[in-house]
Amino acid sequence: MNIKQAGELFGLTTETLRYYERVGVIPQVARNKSGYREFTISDLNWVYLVTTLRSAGLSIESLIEFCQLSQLRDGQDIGGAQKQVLRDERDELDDKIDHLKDVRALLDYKLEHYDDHVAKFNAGEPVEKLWENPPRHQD
Amino acid sequence: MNIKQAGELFGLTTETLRYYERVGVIPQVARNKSGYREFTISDLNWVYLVTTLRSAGLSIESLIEFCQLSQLRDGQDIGGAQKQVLRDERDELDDKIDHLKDVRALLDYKLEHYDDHVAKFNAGEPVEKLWENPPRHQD
DNA sequence: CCTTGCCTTGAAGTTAACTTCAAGGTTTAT
DNA sequence: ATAAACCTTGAAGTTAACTTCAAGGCAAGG
Repeated sequence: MNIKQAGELFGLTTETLRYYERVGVIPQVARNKSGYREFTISDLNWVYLVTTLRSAGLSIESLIEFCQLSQLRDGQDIGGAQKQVLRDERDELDDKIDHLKDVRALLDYKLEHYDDHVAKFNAGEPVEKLWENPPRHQD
Repeated sequence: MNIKQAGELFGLTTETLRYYERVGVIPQVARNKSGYREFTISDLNWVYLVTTLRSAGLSIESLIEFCQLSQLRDGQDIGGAQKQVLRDERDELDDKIDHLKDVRALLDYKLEHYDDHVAKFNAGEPVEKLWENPPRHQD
Protein backbone atom coordinates (compact mmCIF):
# COMPACT_ATOMS: atom_id res chain seq x y z
CA MET A 1 0.00 0.00 0.00
CA ASN A 2 1.39 3.44 -0.92
CA ILE A 3 1.65 6.45 1.36
CA LYS A 4 -1.52 8.15 0.12
CA GLN A 5 -3.67 5.10 0.82
CA ALA A 6 -2.05 4.62 4.22
CA GLY A 7 -2.87 8.22 5.07
CA GLU A 8 -6.50 7.88 3.98
CA LEU A 9 -6.87 4.75 6.10
CA PHE A 10 -6.15 6.69 9.29
CA GLY A 11 -7.08 10.25 8.34
CA LEU A 12 -3.49 11.45 8.11
CA THR A 13 -1.78 13.43 5.35
CA THR A 14 1.20 11.99 3.51
CA GLU A 15 3.30 14.76 5.06
CA THR A 16 2.37 13.64 8.56
CA LEU A 17 3.26 10.02 7.74
CA ARG A 18 6.65 11.06 6.36
CA TYR A 19 7.16 13.21 9.45
CA TYR A 20 6.31 10.25 11.72
CA GLU A 21 8.85 8.07 9.96
CA ARG A 22 11.48 10.80 9.95
CA VAL A 23 11.31 11.51 13.68
CA GLY A 24 10.98 7.79 14.45
CA VAL A 25 7.58 7.21 16.05
CA ILE A 26 7.16 4.47 13.44
CA PRO A 27 9.97 2.26 12.07
CA GLN A 28 11.44 2.94 8.62
CA VAL A 29 9.06 1.86 5.88
CA ALA A 30 10.61 -0.25 3.07
CA ARG A 31 10.80 1.30 -0.43
CA ASN A 32 10.05 -0.30 -3.82
CA LYS A 33 12.39 -0.11 -6.85
CA SER A 34 11.32 3.51 -7.54
CA GLY A 35 12.14 4.57 -3.99
CA TYR A 36 8.45 4.80 -3.03
CA ARG A 37 7.29 3.70 0.42
CA GLU A 38 5.39 0.39 0.48
CA PHE A 39 3.37 0.12 3.72
CA THR A 40 2.99 -3.44 5.07
CA ILE A 41 0.32 -4.65 7.51
CA SER A 42 2.93 -4.35 10.23
CA ASP A 43 3.69 -0.72 9.23
CA LEU A 44 -0.05 0.07 9.24
CA ASN A 45 -0.41 -1.46 12.70
CA TRP A 46 2.33 0.91 13.88
CA VAL A 47 0.58 3.90 12.35
CA TYR A 48 -2.68 2.83 13.98
CA LEU A 49 -1.03 2.47 17.37
CA VAL A 50 0.65 5.86 17.06
CA THR A 51 -2.51 7.73 16.00
CA THR A 52 -4.44 6.05 18.79
CA LEU A 53 -1.90 6.90 21.48
CA ARG A 54 -1.51 10.44 20.10
CA SER A 55 -5.30 10.87 20.33
CA ALA A 56 -5.01 9.94 24.01
CA GLY A 57 -2.47 12.72 24.51
CA LEU A 58 0.86 10.85 24.49
CA SER A 59 3.71 12.98 23.24
CA ILE A 60 5.73 12.34 20.10
CA GLU A 61 8.78 12.13 22.35
CA SER A 62 7.44 9.24 24.43
CA LEU A 63 6.34 7.43 21.26
CA ILE A 64 9.85 7.79 19.83
CA GLU A 65 11.23 6.08 22.94
CA PHE A 66 8.75 3.24 22.62
CA CYS A 67 9.52 2.79 18.92
CA GLN A 68 13.27 2.76 19.54
CA LEU A 69 12.79 -0.09 22.03
CA SER A 70 11.42 -2.25 19.19
CA GLN A 71 14.41 -1.56 16.96
CA LEU A 72 17.05 -2.82 19.38
CA ARG A 73 18.63 -6.20 18.77
CA ASP A 74 20.62 -8.63 21.00
CA GLY A 75 19.90 -6.82 24.22
CA GLN A 76 18.62 -9.49 26.58
CA ASP A 77 15.06 -8.71 27.68
CA ILE A 78 13.74 -6.49 24.95
CA GLY A 79 10.21 -7.91 25.19
CA GLY A 80 10.10 -7.32 28.93
CA ALA A 81 11.17 -3.70 28.50
CA GLN A 82 8.50 -3.07 25.87
CA LYS A 83 5.81 -4.68 27.97
CA GLN A 84 6.84 -2.53 30.90
CA VAL A 85 6.46 0.60 28.76
CA LEU A 86 2.98 -0.56 27.71
CA ARG A 87 2.06 -1.16 31.35
CA ASP A 88 3.39 2.27 32.34
CA GLU A 89 1.42 3.97 29.58
CA ARG A 90 -1.72 2.09 30.59
CA ASP A 91 -1.27 3.19 34.20
CA GLU A 92 -0.80 6.80 33.13
CA LEU A 93 -4.00 6.52 31.13
CA ASP A 94 -5.78 5.28 34.24
CA ASP A 95 -4.60 8.35 36.11
CA LYS A 96 -5.67 10.60 33.27
CA ILE A 97 -9.14 9.02 33.15
CA ASP A 98 -9.48 9.52 36.89
CA HIS A 99 -8.47 13.15 36.56
CA LEU A 100 -10.95 13.79 33.75
CA LYS A 101 -13.69 12.31 35.93
CA ASP A 102 -12.78 14.80 38.66
CA VAL A 103 -12.92 17.70 36.19
CA ARG A 104 -16.29 16.40 35.04
CA ALA A 105 -17.45 16.37 38.66
CA LEU A 106 -16.42 20.03 38.99
CA LEU A 107 -18.45 21.01 35.93
CA ASP A 108 -21.42 19.12 37.32
CA TYR A 109 -21.04 20.93 40.62
CA LYS A 110 -20.87 24.31 38.89
CA LEU A 111 -24.02 23.48 36.94
CA GLU A 112 -25.92 22.32 40.04
CA HIS A 113 -25.02 25.39 42.09
CA TYR A 114 -25.06 27.93 39.27
CA ASP A 115 -28.32 29.76 40.13
CA ASP A 116 -27.51 29.51 43.83
CA HIS A 117 -24.08 31.11 43.34
CA VAL A 118 -25.39 33.87 41.06
CA ALA A 119 -28.07 34.72 43.66
CA LYS A 120 -25.52 34.87 46.50
CA PHE A 121 -23.17 36.96 44.41
CA ASN A 122 -25.93 39.44 43.50
CA ALA A 123 -26.89 39.68 47.18
CA GLY A 124 -23.29 40.69 47.95
CA GLU A 125 -22.67 37.58 50.05
CA PRO A 126 -19.08 36.28 50.27
CA VAL A 127 -17.98 33.93 47.49
CA GLU A 128 -16.82 30.46 48.56
CA LYS A 129 -13.41 29.14 47.57
CA LEU A 130 -13.86 26.63 44.78
CA TRP A 131 -10.34 25.25 45.06
CA GLU A 132 -10.47 24.09 48.67
CA ASN A 133 -12.21 20.71 48.95
CA PRO A 134 -13.13 20.60 45.26
CA PRO A 135 -15.85 18.11 44.24
CA ARG A 136 -14.51 14.63 43.35
CA HIS A 137 -16.07 11.91 41.27
CA GLN A 138 -17.66 8.75 42.76
CA ASP A 139 -16.97 5.11 41.75
CA MET B 1 -3.56 38.58 47.36
CA ASN B 2 -0.76 39.59 44.96
CA ILE B 3 0.17 37.86 41.70
CA LYS B 4 3.06 35.86 43.17
CA GLN B 5 0.89 34.33 45.88
CA ALA B 6 -1.88 33.60 43.39
CA GLY B 7 0.61 31.80 41.18
CA GLU B 8 1.98 29.73 44.06
CA LEU B 9 -1.56 28.71 45.02
CA PHE B 10 -2.09 26.97 41.68
CA GLY B 11 1.44 26.19 40.57
CA LEU B 12 1.53 28.90 37.89
CA THR B 13 4.18 31.52 37.20
CA THR B 14 3.32 35.22 37.41
CA GLU B 15 3.98 35.41 33.66
CA THR B 16 1.34 32.77 32.95
CA LEU B 17 -1.21 34.59 35.10
CA ARG B 18 -0.54 37.86 33.30
CA TYR B 19 -0.80 36.00 30.00
CA TYR B 20 -4.16 34.49 31.05
CA GLU B 21 -5.53 37.92 31.91
CA ARG B 22 -4.14 39.47 28.73
CA VAL B 23 -5.69 36.96 26.35
CA GLY B 24 -8.91 36.90 28.39
CA VAL B 25 -9.33 33.41 29.82
CA ILE B 26 -9.84 35.14 33.18
CA PRO B 27 -11.53 38.54 33.69
CA GLN B 28 -9.41 41.65 34.29
CA VAL B 29 -8.02 41.67 37.83
CA ALA B 30 -8.45 44.94 39.77
CA ARG B 31 -5.29 46.96 40.65
CA ASN B 32 -4.37 48.69 43.93
CA LYS B 33 -3.13 52.30 44.18
CA SER B 34 0.34 51.27 42.91
CA GLY B 35 -1.08 49.57 39.84
CA TYR B 36 -0.43 46.09 41.28
CA ARG B 37 -2.97 43.28 40.69
CA GLU B 38 -5.02 42.38 43.78
CA PHE B 39 -6.54 38.90 43.32
CA THR B 40 -9.96 38.42 44.99
CA ILE B 41 -11.58 35.08 45.91
CA SER B 42 -13.62 35.40 42.75
CA ASP B 43 -10.47 35.95 40.65
CA LEU B 44 -8.85 32.92 42.28
CA ASN B 45 -11.93 30.80 41.54
CA TRP B 46 -11.54 31.79 37.88
CA VAL B 47 -7.86 30.81 37.90
CA TYR B 48 -8.73 27.49 39.52
CA LEU B 49 -11.41 26.77 36.93
CA VAL B 50 -9.08 27.66 34.07
CA THR B 51 -6.16 25.52 35.30
CA THR B 52 -8.55 22.64 35.91
CA LEU B 53 -10.14 22.83 32.47
CA ARG B 54 -6.71 23.32 30.84
CA SER B 55 -5.49 20.18 32.62
CA ALA B 56 -8.40 18.35 30.99
CA GLY B 57 -7.25 19.50 27.58
CA LEU B 58 -9.60 22.43 26.83
CA SER B 59 -8.00 25.00 24.56
CA ILE B 60 -7.23 28.58 25.53
CA GLU B 61 -9.51 29.62 22.68
CA SER B 62 -12.59 27.85 24.09
CA LEU B 63 -11.85 29.24 27.55
CA ILE B 64 -11.71 32.76 26.11
CA GLU B 65 -15.20 32.26 24.67
CA PHE B 66 -16.50 31.04 28.01
CA CYS B 67 -14.95 33.96 29.87
CA GLN B 68 -16.37 36.49 27.42
CA LEU B 69 -19.85 35.12 28.08
CA SER B 70 -19.49 36.17 31.74
CA GLN B 71 -18.51 39.70 30.84
CA LEU B 72 -21.61 40.52 28.78
CA ARG B 73 -24.29 42.69 30.35
CA ASP B 74 -27.96 43.34 29.47
CA GLY B 75 -28.26 40.50 26.99
CA GLN B 76 -31.34 38.56 28.09
CA ASP B 77 -30.37 34.98 28.98
CA ILE B 78 -26.72 35.21 29.84
CA GLY B 79 -26.99 32.59 32.61
CA GLY B 80 -28.67 30.13 30.27
CA ALA B 81 -25.94 30.57 27.68
CA GLN B 82 -23.20 30.00 30.25
CA LYS B 83 -24.92 26.91 31.62
CA GLN B 84 -25.24 25.55 28.10
CA VAL B 85 -21.49 26.00 27.58
CA LEU B 86 -20.82 24.16 30.86
CA ARG B 87 -23.14 21.32 29.76
CA ASP B 88 -21.42 21.13 26.35
CA GLU B 89 -17.98 20.98 27.95
CA ARG B 90 -19.16 18.28 30.35
CA ASP B 91 -20.51 16.23 27.44
CA GLU B 92 -17.25 16.61 25.53
CA LEU B 93 -15.43 15.40 28.64
CA ASP B 94 -17.68 12.34 28.72
CA ASP B 95 -16.71 11.57 25.12
CA LYS B 96 -13.05 12.08 25.93
CA ILE B 97 -13.24 9.76 28.96
CA ASP B 98 -14.90 7.10 26.80
CA HIS B 99 -12.18 7.46 24.18
CA LEU B 100 -9.40 7.14 26.76
CA LYS B 101 -11.05 3.94 28.04
CA ASP B 102 -10.91 2.53 24.52
CA VAL B 103 -7.23 3.41 24.18
CA ARG B 104 -6.66 1.76 27.54
CA ALA B 105 -8.43 -1.35 26.23
CA LEU B 106 -6.08 -1.40 23.25
CA LEU B 107 -3.01 -1.26 25.49
CA ASP B 108 -4.45 -4.06 27.59
CA TYR B 109 -5.04 -6.12 24.47
CA LYS B 110 -1.49 -5.54 23.26
CA LEU B 111 -0.15 -6.62 26.64
CA GLU B 112 -2.29 -9.76 26.75
CA HIS B 113 -1.31 -10.88 23.25
CA TYR B 114 2.26 -9.66 23.25
CA ASP B 115 4.07 -13.02 23.55
CA ASP B 116 1.55 -14.62 21.21
CA HIS B 117 2.14 -11.95 18.55
CA VAL B 118 5.90 -12.07 18.86
CA ALA B 119 5.82 -15.87 18.47
CA LYS B 120 3.63 -15.68 15.36
CA PHE B 121 5.80 -12.97 13.88
CA ASN B 122 8.99 -14.97 14.46
CA ALA B 123 7.31 -18.00 12.87
CA GLY B 124 6.69 -15.88 9.76
CA GLU B 125 2.90 -16.13 10.13
CA PRO B 126 0.79 -13.29 8.73
CA VAL B 127 0.25 -10.32 11.05
CA GLU B 128 -3.35 -9.47 11.91
CA LYS B 129 -4.71 -5.99 11.27
CA LEU B 130 -4.95 -4.18 14.59
CA TRP B 131 -7.14 -1.39 13.26
CA GLU B 132 -10.07 -3.50 12.07
CA ASN B 133 -12.36 -4.39 14.96
CA PRO B 134 -10.09 -2.82 17.58
CA PRO B 135 -10.70 -3.84 21.22
CA ARG B 136 -13.25 -1.64 23.02
CA HIS B 137 -13.75 -1.08 26.72
CA GLN B 138 -16.62 -2.63 28.71
CA ASP B 139 -19.09 -0.76 31.02
C1' DC C 1 19.45 56.90 50.05
C1' DC C 2 20.42 52.61 48.29
C1' DT C 3 19.75 47.72 47.66
C1' DT C 4 16.56 43.88 47.30
C1' DG C 5 12.48 42.09 45.83
C1' DC C 6 8.46 42.84 44.48
C1' DC C 7 5.42 44.79 40.58
C1' DT C 8 4.10 46.98 35.61
C1' DT C 9 3.75 46.78 30.18
C1' DG C 10 4.97 45.57 25.45
C1' DA C 11 7.57 42.99 22.45
C1' DA C 12 10.31 39.33 21.08
C1' DG C 13 11.68 34.39 21.70
C1' DT C 14 10.74 29.26 22.43
C1' DT C 15 8.89 24.47 21.87
C1' DA C 16 6.03 20.78 20.02
C1' DA C 17 3.91 19.00 16.28
C1' DC C 18 3.08 19.48 12.31
C1' DT C 19 2.74 21.92 7.37
C1' DT C 20 4.34 24.08 3.29
C1' DC C 21 7.74 24.87 -0.15
C1' DA C 22 11.23 23.88 -3.64
C1' DA C 23 13.14 20.97 -6.87
C1' DG C 24 12.85 17.05 -9.02
C1' DG C 25 11.89 11.69 -10.26
C1' DT C 26 8.09 7.98 -11.76
C1' DT C 27 3.83 6.07 -13.71
C1' DT C 28 -0.30 6.13 -16.18
C1' DA C 29 -3.50 7.91 -19.48
C1' DT C 30 -4.48 10.29 -23.60
C1' DA D 1 5.36 12.34 -25.78
C1' DT D 2 3.39 15.14 -22.74
C1' DA D 3 0.26 16.15 -18.99
C1' DA D 4 -1.71 14.67 -14.60
C1' DA D 5 -1.06 12.54 -10.54
C1' DC D 6 1.61 10.24 -7.97
C1' DC D 7 6.23 9.91 -5.29
C1' DT D 8 11.15 11.56 -3.11
C1' DT D 9 14.19 14.68 0.17
C1' DG D 10 15.61 18.72 2.79
C1' DA D 11 14.59 23.00 4.50
C1' DA D 12 11.80 26.61 5.91
C1' DG D 13 7.24 28.17 7.77
C1' DT D 14 3.09 27.94 11.02
C1' DT D 15 0.23 27.73 15.31
C1' DA D 16 -0.75 27.32 20.22
C1' DA D 17 0.61 28.29 24.57
C1' DC D 18 3.47 29.98 26.95
C1' DT D 19 8.32 32.27 28.33
C1' DT D 20 11.90 35.59 28.31
C1' DC D 21 13.54 40.17 27.75
C1' DA D 22 13.83 45.16 28.25
C1' DA D 23 12.97 49.10 30.73
C1' DG D 24 11.33 50.86 34.48
C1' DG D 25 8.11 51.92 38.97
C1' DC D 26 6.95 50.92 44.17
C1' DA D 27 8.07 49.36 49.10
C1' DA D 28 10.51 47.71 53.02
C1' DG D 29 15.06 47.01 55.50
C1' DG D 30 19.70 48.73 56.93
